[in-house]
Amino acid sequence: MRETTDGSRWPHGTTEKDELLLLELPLFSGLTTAELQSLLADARVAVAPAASLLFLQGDPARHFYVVLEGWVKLFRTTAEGDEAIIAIVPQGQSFAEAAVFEESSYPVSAAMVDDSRLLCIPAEPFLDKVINDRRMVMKMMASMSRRLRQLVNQVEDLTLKSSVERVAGYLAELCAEDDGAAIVRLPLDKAVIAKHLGMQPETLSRSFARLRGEGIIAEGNTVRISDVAVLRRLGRQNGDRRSGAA
Amino acid sequence: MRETTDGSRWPHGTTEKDELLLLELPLFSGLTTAELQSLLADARVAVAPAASLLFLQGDPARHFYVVLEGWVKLFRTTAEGDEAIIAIVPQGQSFAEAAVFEESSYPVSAAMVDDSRLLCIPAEPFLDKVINDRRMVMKMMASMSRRLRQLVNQVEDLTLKSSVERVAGYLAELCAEDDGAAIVRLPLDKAVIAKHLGMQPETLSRSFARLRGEGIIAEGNTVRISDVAVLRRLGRQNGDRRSGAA
DNA sequence: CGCTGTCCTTGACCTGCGTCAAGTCGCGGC
DNA sequence: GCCGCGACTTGACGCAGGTCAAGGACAGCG
Repeated sequence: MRETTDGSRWPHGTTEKDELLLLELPLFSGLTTAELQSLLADARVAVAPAASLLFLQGDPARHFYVVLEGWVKLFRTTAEGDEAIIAIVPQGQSFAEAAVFEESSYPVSAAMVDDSRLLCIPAEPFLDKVINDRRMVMKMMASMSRRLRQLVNQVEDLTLKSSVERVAGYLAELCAEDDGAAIVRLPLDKAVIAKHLGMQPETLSRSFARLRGEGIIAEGNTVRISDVAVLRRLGRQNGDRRSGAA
Repeated sequence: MRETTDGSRWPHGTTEKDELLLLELPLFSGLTTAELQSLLADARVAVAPAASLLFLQGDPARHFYVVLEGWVKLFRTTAEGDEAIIAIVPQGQSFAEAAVFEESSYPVSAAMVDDSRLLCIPAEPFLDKVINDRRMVMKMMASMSRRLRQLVNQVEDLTLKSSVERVAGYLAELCAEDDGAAIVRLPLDKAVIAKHLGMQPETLSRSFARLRGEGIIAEGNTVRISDVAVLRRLGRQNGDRRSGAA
């Protein structure tokens, strides 16, 4: 579709913005344009409407993905239709690398939360190229480590924190500031956020209501916070020692 | 302490049983005795009494470990003293490889559940040796993948299953049989199992009480199960599609 | 303009699980 | 033997959060 200035080989359908995004992806950072292009030689861009399924838990892991635009949720569902959202992947992050590396099947299902564009990278040619490249292998391990820590946090939150505390923690993550006032835009529907935090939409609503007393006011999908420090205190309520890094 | 028959270099304090265990560890399987010995040149055996601390969340990750004997719990605690057990590591498994690889700090604390013996492997020399060895790097990634899946399961269980269902699932894991009668020995104190399943000891007790109606009878730390199939059905109650592999 | 649908909030109710407080049982020490 | 202690169970009670149902706000669309 688009021709790059150096007249070469980005996957069909990528925009200039995509290319910048890819070069800054933790998994790919430090690679030259040429290296990355060769790594992605077999990749292609997929456009997917909101709510469409990407893969199901148990499917053989033949691709991994980078979110170029939109949001993807990784989840499990019960026979009764309840769902546990394991992660919500934002623009500029990759997912399912671990499954691909394992050459096994996806441990979760994946669906679009928004209309999205994904870079879809076939497992085999990618692994063949990567497996002999120390830098790339290290990056894959780093990426898996990050996911591990995320999941550990999630387990801790689910076992030790109340719903209000989890909401506070989530909001705190969303704002860069450490204290003072702030305004945050919720990037997702409240129903999705609720499931992501392991609660029902009604409970999220009530949590927001209770936070109102603390100077945290949600109107639509913008949240005005009179003091971020208060938020962080609430989110740490059940004193996790989570540092910036952990 | 012990001299190996080939007159060589197992870490000080290992027994013959330990050596067999190490050679069969997923992380080390496929290595020759000589290769493994060189890999573990800097390792040493540590003996630790029940309840002793190994490291705290946030400590710099300078070692990783193999459980030679006993059980180790990985956990987080709140300021109020509540604890979330992230994992319980049995004999013959390694832990904290990911933290070591990252050259960062431990994301959880670790303590002995029983009197234990650990193989304690210093990060740096190990990484130096491993990092150029494709096989070893692959094994480390495989090991991290396994942990990832475990944690995903844990998140799912915590959000979707009731306490009785989690207990049933835990018991089901403990018995090898797929159906028919079975007798299981609980390897841990009930208080520890409870925390591991994200509940209070009282709730575990009551869960056992409710399972009694299903032909599952706990007396002390042995559990008699009249039909394992029943157990598995209960554990899957909220229909997770978890296959044997996932 | 009202119709309909989606998203969100609120209320009323119920229940699962945590909490607190007694027990009971078994075990080691003396 | 008796005592004390730690592990476990049981009961009573309260509350957080799930469930069900009824709206309100808002957008798209006739």
